[in-house]
Amino acid sequence: MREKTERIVREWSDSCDAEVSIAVLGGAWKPSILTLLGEHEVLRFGELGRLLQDPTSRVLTRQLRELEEDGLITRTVYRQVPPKVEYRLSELGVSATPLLGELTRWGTQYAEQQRSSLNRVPSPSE
Amino acid sequence: MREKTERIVREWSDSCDAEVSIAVLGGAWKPSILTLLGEHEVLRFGELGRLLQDPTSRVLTRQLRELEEDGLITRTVYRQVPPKVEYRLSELGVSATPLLGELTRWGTQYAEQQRSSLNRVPSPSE
DNA sequence: CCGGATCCGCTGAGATACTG
DNA sequence: CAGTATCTCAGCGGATCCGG
Repeated sequence: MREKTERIVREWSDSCDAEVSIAVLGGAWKPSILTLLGEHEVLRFGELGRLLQDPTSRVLTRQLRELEEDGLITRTVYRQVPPKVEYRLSELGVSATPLLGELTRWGTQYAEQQRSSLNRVPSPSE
Repeated sequence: MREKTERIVREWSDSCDAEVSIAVLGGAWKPSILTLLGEHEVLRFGELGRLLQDPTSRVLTRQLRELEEDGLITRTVYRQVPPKVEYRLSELGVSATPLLGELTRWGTQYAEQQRSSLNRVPSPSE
């Protein structure tokens, strides 16, 4: 578990475990990574990079390491030349897929509603 | 809508609306604020501060303003001395409560699992 | 191919002090 | 009571370059 995650897990023993979820799932590319791994079962580092439209490898590596530390994904290294590394969801990662679905659903609905209200004439009071 | 939220809503038109949800719900105290407002219907600034165990008023104000800008809560000001300001969930805020419930549920489960695995003897490989 | 090392700007959270 | 005004400080995301 990452130090950041651990800190949050310890401090918020009650009352706001939602912050735990956000600490683990929040972060650049993380929801996308988990969603893609849920769809493809297994992906290599380069495949993930392409599917995500090329984050810098530095950043992608960090996110993958954090997800691994937090126990959501597994990393399999094949010691060969050229190297080959596979990522897939762990059991814990699989357990998060329904939640990711809910996050996506609500986010989509929110975005649509906000977009449509942008097109309406602002009320006189604002 | 906050500029940050708007940026995310525009950029991720497809494929990762989960980031939208996290952008809106993530942030210090926000899940707690929304949960409390869901339970109490209406709360004043000071009441919120006490229930949250005293974040600095600077921080609490910022979070409330952001939630308001993103359309999740409403702010009612009574022009009187001493001042009185009430916060409650908007319709959009109410629509997020099931999601918050899911976040809390998964977070709780995750925290418990991680805590119990901390107590187990680490495997020889680590 | 899959990274590690280094540097860097920005935002978010908090401490502290003050106010209509 | 319900904030605002300043300041600080850490950490994240990203760019760039290097390496087994």
